[in-house]
Amino acid sequence: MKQTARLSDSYERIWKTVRKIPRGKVATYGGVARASGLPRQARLVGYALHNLPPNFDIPWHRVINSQGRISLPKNGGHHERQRRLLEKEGIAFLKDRVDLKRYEWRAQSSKRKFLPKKKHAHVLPH
DNA sequence: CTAGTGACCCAAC
DNA sequence: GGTTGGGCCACTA
Repeated sequence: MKQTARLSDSYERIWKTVRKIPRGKVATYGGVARASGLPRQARLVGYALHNLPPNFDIPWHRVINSQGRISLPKNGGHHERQRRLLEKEGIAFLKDRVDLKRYEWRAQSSKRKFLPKKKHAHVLPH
């Protein structure tokens, strides 16, 4: 059964990383991207989670944005569901936001592969 | 091929 | 605190 079976290698890397996020912790989209060897591709992480296969066993709710907020729109019910799942794991919300300093999970420094592009930014002082 | 969109991010106002 | 604009990449029409 191959049905649209060309889920990219990137998706699998991302899902694999998300499964490592421990209970009671959260990770940002960008953080998951980095931990997956895909720096600067936070958007892809959101895409990968949005397109999860049905009945997929993965702690998707532990991924939030860099502001410490839930990225799902509030008008679908998913937003509240994610929040409830997190609170059930002991994560506290303060005004729709969690304290990343306290709850953010960091992957054990996987040597960052490569940094694509980035154009030129000579912000360096001299 | 181009243009628009998206569970994103960051620096600058 | 808030908004704007650029950058990213995969996907769709």
